[in-house]
Amino acid sequence: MATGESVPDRRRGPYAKSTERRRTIVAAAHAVFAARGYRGGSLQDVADRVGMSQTSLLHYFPTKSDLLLAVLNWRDSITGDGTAPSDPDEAFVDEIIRQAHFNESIPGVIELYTVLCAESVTEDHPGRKYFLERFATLRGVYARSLTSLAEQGKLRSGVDPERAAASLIALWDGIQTQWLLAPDSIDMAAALRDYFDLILAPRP
Amino acid sequence: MATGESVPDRRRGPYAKSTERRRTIVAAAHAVFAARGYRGGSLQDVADRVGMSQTSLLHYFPTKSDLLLAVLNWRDSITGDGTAPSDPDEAFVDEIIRQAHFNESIPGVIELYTVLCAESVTEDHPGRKYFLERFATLRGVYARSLTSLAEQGKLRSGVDPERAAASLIALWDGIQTQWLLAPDSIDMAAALRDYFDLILAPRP
DNA sequence: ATAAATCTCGAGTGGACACTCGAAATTCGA
DNA sequence: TCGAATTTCGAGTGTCCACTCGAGATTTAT
Repeated sequence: MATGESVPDRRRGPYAKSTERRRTIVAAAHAVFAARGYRGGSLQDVADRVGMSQTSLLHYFPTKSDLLLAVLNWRDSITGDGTAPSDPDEAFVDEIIRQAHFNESIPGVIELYTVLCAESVTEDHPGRKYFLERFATLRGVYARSLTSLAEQGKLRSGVDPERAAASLIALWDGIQTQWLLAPDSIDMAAALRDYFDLILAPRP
Repeated sequence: MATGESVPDRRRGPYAKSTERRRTIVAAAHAVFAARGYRGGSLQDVADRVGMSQTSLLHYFPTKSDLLLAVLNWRDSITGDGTAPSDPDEAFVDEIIRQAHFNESIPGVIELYTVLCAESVTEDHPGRKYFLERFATLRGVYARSLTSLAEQGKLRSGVDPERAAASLIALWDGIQTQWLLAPDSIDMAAALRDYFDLILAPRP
């Protein structure tokens, strides 16, 4: 057999403006998927928004689901949720409230998250694995922070950190949906503050 | 002008098996929309499931969005949420826990609700009005029940009925999403029970 | 400079989509 | 029974979809 490293591998890698181009594509895809969902949004929509042909788009992201995964990973890098372990324990609460306030300034990102998350539970959805893992790790991170608070006696007695972690995420996600439909009636940060007032030990 | 009631209006109304036929169509559409969403599901999918031609389906529901609205109204009639004012005030809590338990037996209905609710926030979605109204009335119904509990001194002091109503719905919706993705890790009824334990006045 | 690699895109492919049309089959009131 | 109304459906309309192909334009290492 003459198979060997006879091919010198003359690959040159992406050209200079390539990474920037990918960024604008992901940004456009983000908007399209937020406005129409993954199934409802089309590659043509994305290409039109970037101002390039649909064929060129496919040069950067060979399939639609590749593009979706790029958008989801990009979302992670913005919100960075579940990543920062919130160094001082007390700051856990403040950090979540701060993030909730910040979220009000980026409705598009919230819409993307809400729409794709629910869509991901449907048949053969390429985003399912992402959301499955996100929920699992986020529950773990929050549970650890709540356990830490409990050890300091700062959690109300009877509150289970694991279940409270899931409930906290659920409350947050759910209130985002209501906020998207009726932003003037819903105060996301207040809902989270209320919840922390309930699960934290009362000031003596 | 010779326009008058010269047309005797010989309409005969739907035939005998027509209403039953509509029921099976709505049931099939329910399954399709749950599994693939509104945009992702097709009329052909629904017709195949019923065993009729797509054209015949359109005889009963002239447009896809007509079919969606029929499915949403049918869902209301099953779960009947927001309708029963839960006559005795105390039963409010028990009724929600009971409903949460019952929901575990109808994952398809939960999936439908979760998927369509989030999808409804997207552009030009025919279900948006339905969910907008649902949230508004449900918040009202829950807030009234919680206010009633507060007047009996059964609500923990400091809990605002309006905000707690929105949070309760948010928690419920959010925990359903997590449950759909990881049914073995999530206990929906427990999450709601936990929340009521927090907002109800502690037993003295 | 030049050649190979990357980037771009026009032109398609095959299929799915919601919806229309006209006509046959069926039901039912009289 | 008979005729009109309802129900069924095959065939088609125009549109959009993700994705392919091949070739020209541009960039970059040498």
